[in-house]
Amino acid sequence: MTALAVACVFDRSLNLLEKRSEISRVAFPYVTGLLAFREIPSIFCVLRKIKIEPDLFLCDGHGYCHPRRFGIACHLGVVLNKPSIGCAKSRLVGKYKEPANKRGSFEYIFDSDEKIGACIRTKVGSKPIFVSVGHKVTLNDAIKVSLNLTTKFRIPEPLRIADLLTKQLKHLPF
DNA sequence: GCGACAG
DNA sequence: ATCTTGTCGC
Repeated sequence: MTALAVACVFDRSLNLLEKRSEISRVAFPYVTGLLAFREIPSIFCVLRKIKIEPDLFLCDGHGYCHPRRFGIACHLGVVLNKPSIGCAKSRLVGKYKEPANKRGSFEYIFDSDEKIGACIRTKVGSKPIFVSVGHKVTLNDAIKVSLNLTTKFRIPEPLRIADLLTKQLKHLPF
């Protein structure tokens, strides 16, 4: 099986500085809670093509908000020894109150009594996103960064653009 | 035993 | 994640 991975580099004003893609082989199956085993290899293949050195990585998937407290965003951050944030589109674990239907409102996510992440309303009328610590960043900073990187859509621009590029490249000859 | 379950 | 019909809102 093969996979198409995309990585985009943006500056703090959301200007796209660099975009890369790479096709690689995938061996591990998708197993809930073990997403990193399946996707980290492909992510590395595309990241090694990036020329600009990012100071923060936004990852599509959970970070600390994980059954073992070590989602793919933590995994990526630790291996790169760089700050990282987990940003998922749906819940994996934990309980939370539905955030108010206002952009920027959020509620923390708890597992037992431990605060493991935040459920954030990035857009009025849309489902919230799930943000958590990846590596070398606090939860509150992760929340601020996620909101700063979100403009007119539910998903933070870096992840949204990268995902769009993924779909465009797939439907092309090559 | 039953339901839940990132991408 | 992927597939797929219908629907809602700008």
